[in-house]
Amino acid sequence: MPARRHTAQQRAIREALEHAGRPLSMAEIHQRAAQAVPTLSLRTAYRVVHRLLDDQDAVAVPVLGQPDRYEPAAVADRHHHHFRCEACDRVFDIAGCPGGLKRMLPEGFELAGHELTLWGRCAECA
Amino acid sequence: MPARRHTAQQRAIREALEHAGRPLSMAEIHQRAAQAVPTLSLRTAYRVVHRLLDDQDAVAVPVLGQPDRYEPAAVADRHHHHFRCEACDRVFDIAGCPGGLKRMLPEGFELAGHELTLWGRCAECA
DNA sequence: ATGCTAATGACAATTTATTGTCAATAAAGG
DNA sequence: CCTTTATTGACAATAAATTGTCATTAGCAT
Repeated sequence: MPARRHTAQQRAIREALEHAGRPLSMAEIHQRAAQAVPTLSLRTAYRVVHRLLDDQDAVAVPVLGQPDRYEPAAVADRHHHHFRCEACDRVFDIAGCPGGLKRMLPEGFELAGHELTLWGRCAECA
Repeated sequence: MPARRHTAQQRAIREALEHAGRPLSMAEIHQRAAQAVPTLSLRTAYRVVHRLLDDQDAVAVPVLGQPDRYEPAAVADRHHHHFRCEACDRVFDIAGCPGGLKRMLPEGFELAGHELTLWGRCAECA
């Protein structure tokens, strides 16, 4: 396995994710990290985020009808859900989780996970 | 507005949707309807499904990280959620709905809708 | 400082889903 | 049966996200 080298690009992307407070799209990650490293290419954003995913330092947040967003693993480890604002298209983390999901399933179905997305307007856009 | 003409293709697609009992992808719709009308093209499946959507005879069922599936409006009118089998990738309708979602939101957020997807293994694959 | 090579950036290429185009076909009214 | 034109199928074209390639840059061990 090749030796790892730390770069300004990698740090900028990790910090963009950590400071966001909400899941970011690849484009958002690129934009934000590019403020610290203006030469940062979108190609590198893809590469670094993928390495973060491989290393379990970040997780993908699927969004209905859109490409995945990403958030730090530390955030994802605290089970939560998401709210997407229809006006500004931002996705927010929402604490809490409805219970009793297993009871919704027909006989014989095995529940491995679930995803709940709420949508509407965020406080800022409402 | 141009006069409508009924065709075997249209009927095959409508019946495929109605007899499926679960949301179908565009490819699934095409495959199934093509059993009744072997010359049916995927292009026509897109056209007919879009007309069904325009006419509110069908609705799109968004799926995380995948293109929409479709189901008859009559089914969608009864509020429900979906279960995706990780083994066979089929999506099933699930009756019931967790309540109290509005209480999960921060102050000022307006809830317009929600989507809940459960996943795991269906009875057949488990 | 020097050398090795991991990491990057530019840009082409791919992938997957969907849509545009247009000649050929066929539904429905006269 | 004929005519009109909505509908279809073949195929090209697009759109958007992601990935491949490769010459250049720059970490870091020596």
